[in-house]
Amino acid sequence: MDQALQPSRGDVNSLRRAAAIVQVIAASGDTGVRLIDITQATGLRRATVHRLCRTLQSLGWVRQPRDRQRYYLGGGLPLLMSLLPSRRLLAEAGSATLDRIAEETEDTAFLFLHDGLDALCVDRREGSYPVKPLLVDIGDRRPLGLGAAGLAILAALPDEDRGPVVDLLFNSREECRNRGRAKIETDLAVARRAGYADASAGLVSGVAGIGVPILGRAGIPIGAISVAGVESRWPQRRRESFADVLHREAYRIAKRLVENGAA
Amino acid sequence: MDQALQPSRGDVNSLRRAAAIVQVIAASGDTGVRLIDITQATGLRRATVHRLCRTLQSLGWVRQPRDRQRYYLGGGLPLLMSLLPSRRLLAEAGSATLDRIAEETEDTAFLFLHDGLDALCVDRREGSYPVKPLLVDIGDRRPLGLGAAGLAILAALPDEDRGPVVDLLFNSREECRNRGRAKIETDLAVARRAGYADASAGLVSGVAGIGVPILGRAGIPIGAISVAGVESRWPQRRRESFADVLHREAYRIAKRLVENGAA
DNA sequence: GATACAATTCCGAATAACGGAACAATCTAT
DNA sequence: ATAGATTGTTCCGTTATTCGGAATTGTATC
Repeated sequence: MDQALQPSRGDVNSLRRAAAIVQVIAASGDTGVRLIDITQATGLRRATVHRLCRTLQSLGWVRQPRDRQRYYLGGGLPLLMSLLPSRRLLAEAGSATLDRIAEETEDTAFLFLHDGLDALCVDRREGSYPVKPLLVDIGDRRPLGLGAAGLAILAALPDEDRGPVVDLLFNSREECRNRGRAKIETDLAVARRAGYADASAGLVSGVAGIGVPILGRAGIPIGAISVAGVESRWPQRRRESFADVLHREAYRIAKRLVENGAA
Repeated sequence: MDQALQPSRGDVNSLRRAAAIVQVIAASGDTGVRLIDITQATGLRRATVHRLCRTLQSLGWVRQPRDRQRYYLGGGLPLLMSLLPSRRLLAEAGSATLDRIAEETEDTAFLFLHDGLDALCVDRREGSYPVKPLLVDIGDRRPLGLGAAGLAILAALPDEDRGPVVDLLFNSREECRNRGRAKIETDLAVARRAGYADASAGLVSGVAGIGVPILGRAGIPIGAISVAGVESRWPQRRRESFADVLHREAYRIAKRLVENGAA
């Protein structure tokens, strides 16, 4: 909240303030905030907050139900996000990808969507090898930073975003706290260096998994693909060759997204 | 774009302009826009757009990769959305709900998440009746306005948001155009009046389905539950009693969200 | 029903955003 | 490869715009 309020030379300050307000409202989640709460959280004057809120409301970014005088996040923001075609196209484009991965690796391939602080599993394909680690079902969501896909996504976030996201994760996800911040930070560093995430250590013992992010044009990860198998079958050399397969497929998906996405 | 630019008395104009810019950038999807494209789309002067973009960038709302000079939507916006706990909690809270619905109705129950212009199926429970219409798998996404859940969500949107969303749907979803705008508008009106969505007409013939929205505290739908069965088993009276069941369960979920959501 | 607290509206003052113009960096066409 | 055109960025004086104190209306609390 403070960060957005440091008046910076050459910047549009009313915009910084508005952003700070939206931040506070968003942080309240489904509870909503009163105007006075916003003034306290931001340090802005009452009239200022009110004026900005009115504008934000007319833009659909915040919402104030007629009866109750609390502010909530409005529908305009999700609507904005929905303009990005990637999320829908990813599932389509990913299907053939999973087929190929499962075929080549003989292990189980997963397609995840980046959804807030989670990686949401939207598709899965089982390989031919009889021992199948099916820890994640379609529809399940795992916190970013745990598991190969979540790690890949988190590691691929722009540097300036990753910090805040990690903070949020540790504030709101017990699973992450349990694993420990230091471990996750190391995993991230390793993943960034290697270009793929290796979650073989942290998961259920005996199960190995690697993942790579799928990047949109802006360079921001919109999802990830991963493959999981029995650890004993996965020497280092094999992991690296699998990582190559995943990279190749991630690139193919990204290319398809760009082609179809151009409206 | 124009709408956000009409200078309205008592409103913070720089904010309207910033919103217009974000709108344009978001609309470009994964393609990104150049600064001059923004000036054309908004009618703002070059310097103005540049200054606002710089601020938006420092807020993380838009992003400009160092090499390419195009603007994309930044990570700060999704990050903001992720502060809303509802999406994650919904899946948890919904599981027991689906059990009860499948049990009571003997038919198949679905849990959908509101995701942009789609309803995303995240859980499903089959009832005891041997003929099961399994048109939707977990992980599938259906456009809002088609199917019981999507209709329920669309109908539950605040009045001011529904119009724009419907417009977007018809711009970007062939399935919606195929069904025809008039039909969907009627479905919506009926759903709003009845308090639940009845998709028995539009789907595969012989299959009936109804759905109700799950509302967050702000009154905005964050998902929906629905139940589908064989049409011949579903006389009007039965549908209404099922709608009651769904309403009861939707309320239970909403209550749980509120309880757990208070951070 | 009365009191305190919060939300909203008003309006004069001054700040902060605007935009024309000059400059720098890119792209395009020959 | 070079020149010309288009686009992106910075500067700075002007003035329209936002700001915020104070008064008013509305809403919770006792």
